Amino acid sequence: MELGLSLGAADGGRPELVLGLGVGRGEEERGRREGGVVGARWWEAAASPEPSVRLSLVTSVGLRWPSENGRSAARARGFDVNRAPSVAAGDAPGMEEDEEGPAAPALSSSPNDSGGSFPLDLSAHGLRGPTDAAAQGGGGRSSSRASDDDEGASARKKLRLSKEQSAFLEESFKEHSTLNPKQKVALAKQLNLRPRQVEVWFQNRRARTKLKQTEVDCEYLKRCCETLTKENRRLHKELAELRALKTARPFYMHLPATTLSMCPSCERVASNPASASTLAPEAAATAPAPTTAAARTAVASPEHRPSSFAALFADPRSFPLATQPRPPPPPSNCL
DNA sequence: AGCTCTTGACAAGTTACCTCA
DNA sequence: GATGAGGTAACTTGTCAAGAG
Repeated sequence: MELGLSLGAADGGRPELVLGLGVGRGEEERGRREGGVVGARWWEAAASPEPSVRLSLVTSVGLRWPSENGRSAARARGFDVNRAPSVAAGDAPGMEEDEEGPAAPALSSSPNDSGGSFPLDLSAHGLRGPTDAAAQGGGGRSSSRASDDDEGASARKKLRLSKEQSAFLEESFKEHSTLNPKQKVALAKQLNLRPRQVEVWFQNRRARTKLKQTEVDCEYLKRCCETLTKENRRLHKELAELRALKTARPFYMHLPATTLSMCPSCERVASNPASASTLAPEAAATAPAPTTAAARTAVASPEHRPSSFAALFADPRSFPLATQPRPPPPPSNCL
């Protein structure tokens, strides 16, 4: 899914807002996979031609997109997930081997190592999760679809992760928002969790991040919209004043008839009546606006993206142009 | 090469459990 | 102690890509 909005055409300093919110996983996941590294960072996929959030403001409004909360350079710290953890290897009660098989030997080399280094070494703290007991009971799942074939009647138990586990996972998430299988298993061993639990935690964490980011984006776009609406109003006021000035003293009346190249009423260039591109910017601005929000968006955006952001602009105040009275029809002698 | 099927991973949405006021 | 809200672990479903046949 992709949401997009484009508002207004730039014309030499005119406000232009081009908003695109790529919510879909298409590009994101494609970028991740085509990178050949399972653990590639999703925010790197944002550099793809279809970023998850793209904003271009060519306006005097002076708004800037909030800076990315700078991904810190990979902090190399003493925990290589591709190496078997010193403590937990083999003695993690909840560990199943269906995810990786006998993982430890295979972990020593990492063909697709995406630089897996986790920040903390909780093994030094003798970390014991609160889930030990619960983890014993369940054989794990080998895939995310196998949720109903384990531990028979024992319904899902809500396991609260300890503070240390959460902090460790959080730090890991800062380094890699996605995990490759080896990282997952190593992390699970380190934390005495099942790999499935680590996987679920990362999925939920990504979802929370995205939700939070969406809220931030929405707030920001609302502010953009308000600011642009104000700016639009101001420009219209200015335009009305200029028009009033012009009708009071029509300068073209003093020009010879042969040099009169523009109809004073419709402002259409007489020599090329068929071309819409010959419309003066003001005339284009005062052209009848499409009635539906979707049509407005389609007109405004060359890419014709459907957009839920259109709702933000559904308020007629956001389309002052549409509320302008229709310009009088050109005189009959007008080309 | 093109097609179908399987598998694995993930996003999005939902459910259910736990904690706390 | 009961209760409702909020947080979140766990689950379900759908989609996509890669690989095998």
